[in-house]
Amino acid sequence: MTSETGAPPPLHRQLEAEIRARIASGRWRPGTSLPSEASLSTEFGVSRGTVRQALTGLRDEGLLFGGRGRRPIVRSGAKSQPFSTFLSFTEWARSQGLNPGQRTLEVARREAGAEACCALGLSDGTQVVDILRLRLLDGEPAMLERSSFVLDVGRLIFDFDAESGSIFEFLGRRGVALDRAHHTIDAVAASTADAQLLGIQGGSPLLRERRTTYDTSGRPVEYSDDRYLPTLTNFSIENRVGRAAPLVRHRPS
Amino acid sequence: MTSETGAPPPLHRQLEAEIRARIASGRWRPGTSLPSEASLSTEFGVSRGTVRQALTGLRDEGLLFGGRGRRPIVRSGAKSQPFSTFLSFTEWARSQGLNPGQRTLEVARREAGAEACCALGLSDGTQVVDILRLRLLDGEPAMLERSSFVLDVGRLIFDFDAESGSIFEFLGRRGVALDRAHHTIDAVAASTADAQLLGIQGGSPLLRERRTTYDTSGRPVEYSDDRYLPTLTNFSIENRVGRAAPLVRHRPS
DNA sequence: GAGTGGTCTAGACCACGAT
DNA sequence: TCGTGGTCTAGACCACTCG
Repeated sequence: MTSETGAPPPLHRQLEAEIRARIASGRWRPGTSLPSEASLSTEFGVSRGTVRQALTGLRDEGLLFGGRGRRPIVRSGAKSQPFSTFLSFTEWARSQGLNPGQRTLEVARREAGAEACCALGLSDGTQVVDILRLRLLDGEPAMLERSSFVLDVGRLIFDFDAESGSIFEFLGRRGVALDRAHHTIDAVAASTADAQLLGIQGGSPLLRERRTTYDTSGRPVEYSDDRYLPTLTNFSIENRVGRAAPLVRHRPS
Repeated sequence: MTSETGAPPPLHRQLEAEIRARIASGRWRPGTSLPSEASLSTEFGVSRGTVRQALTGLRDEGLLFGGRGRRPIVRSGAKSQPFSTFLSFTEWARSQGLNPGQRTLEVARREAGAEACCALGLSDGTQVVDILRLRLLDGEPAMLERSSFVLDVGRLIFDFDAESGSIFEFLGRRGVALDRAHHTIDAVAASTADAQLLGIQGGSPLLRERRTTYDTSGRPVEYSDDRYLPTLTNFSIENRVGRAAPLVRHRPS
C-alpha cells in the first residue's frame, strides 16, 4: 500500500483489486476466461464503464488478454506490481518473499553532480542531499543505490533511520506526495568501487536504472543511479498493439 | 504505421494523433497547458469520454501530466513510440533519423533451443526457424538479434529479402496479426562470438532484451534475444502512481 | 466560487468470434 | 445468429486547484 490517506479508493480500483485477488487465489485460473463484462457489472452492481476501467488496468499489466468477441483470458505466469512497489526496493523485496537489507554508506549534503543537476533541473552548484546505500537480498549484495534529493526533501532524510528500510515510505508519511517517475535502463561495466562493494570482479556487467522522481506539482525531487547485479534482478514489461509503447528505445544523449 | 488495413481508426485514436501532432509541431509547447477537456470536446465535436480516452493514452506515454483541478501540462522533452516502432528496429531507427542496416548472418530451420522452446511453449525437439542478424545504425554495429519463429510463421521468412529491413512489417503484409509482446531486460557480458560480431572487447557489458511476441489468438509466435551496445541504445519508461507499474522488477527464475 | 479533471451511470451501435 | 468486447454519447456529482 501507498501511504494514501483518507477517502476510500474509487469503485474501479476496488473492483480491480477484487479481480486481482480472485486470480491470485486461484478462483479464476490462468488460461480460463473471465465472466463477461456484462455479468461482472451485474455481479458487482456497477456500470459496464466502471468494469471496463478496472479491466483496462489489468490488461495493461498483462494479467488479462484477448478481446473483440472473446471473453478476456487470464494470462499464465502473470505478475504485477503497483507503483509504490516498483519505487521501493524494500517493498518490492518483501512482496517477492525476499528479505531486504541495506548498509547506508554515506549521507551527505553537497553540490549536485552534473547528472543529478541536469535531471533535477537545478542551476550549477546547487546543493542536494546525496545518499549511498548498498542494498541486500537475503543478506547478499544485490544493488548499489546513489540517490540525490533536492534540499528541502533531503533535509527530512537526516531524521530518517536509514537502516529501517524505505526512504519513500518515510517521505510519504512526512507529506511528500510522489506522483511519477522516469526510468532509463542500460548496462555498464562495474567500476572498481562498484565491484568492491558488490563483491564481484571489476568490469562485470551491471544493469543500471537511472530514475528521476517527480512530486504531484511536477517538480523533480530525486535523481538516482541504481546498479543491479543482473544475476539477482532484471526488469520486464508488457507491450500491446494499439496502445502507445510505455517502454521506449532511445539513443543516449 | 502498422499494416492495419480497412476500417478507419476510431475517433479517440484520431484525436490522440491530432493532439500528438500539435505538440510535435510546436503549436502546443512543453510546459504549457492544454485546453480543458470540455473545450477539446466541443472543438472536435466528440463527447468528453472520447477526449478522455485520447488523453489517457498520452498520459501513459508521459507526454502529458497533471490533473485534479489543473489542466493537463505538456511534458518537456517527451518522446513516444507506437507499438510497431518499438517492435521493429528498422522503423525505430528511421523515426530517430538514423539509418538502419543489417547483415543477415544465418537463416536456419532446426530444433528450438531450450530458451526458445520454453518461451514459445513448444515441446522438446520441435523445429523452428532461427534467424541471426547484426543490426547497424548509420553503418556501425549496434545490436545482435537472435530470433526463433514458430515453423508456420518462420516458413514465410524464407520468402523474405532479409536485407530489405523489417521482418515484422513483412509478416504483417502476409497476414500475421501480432498483438502483444513481453520483454525481459538485463545485462550480460559479451561472449567471444558477440564481441567479434559487434567489434568490441569480450566481456564488455551488453544490454539484453529477451522478447516473446504473441499473435491475436494469444499464441507465442517469436522469441528473440537481442543484445545492444549500451553506448548506442538504451530503454526508458514512464511510471505513474495509481496506475499499476507497466515495468516490473523480477528475480530471474 | 468557478473551473477542472476524476468518477460513474445508462444506454446505444458496431465488428467481431463462436455456433 | 447471438454474445462479446470496442466505441461513443449525454449527463451527473464530486474533490480538487486556483484566484
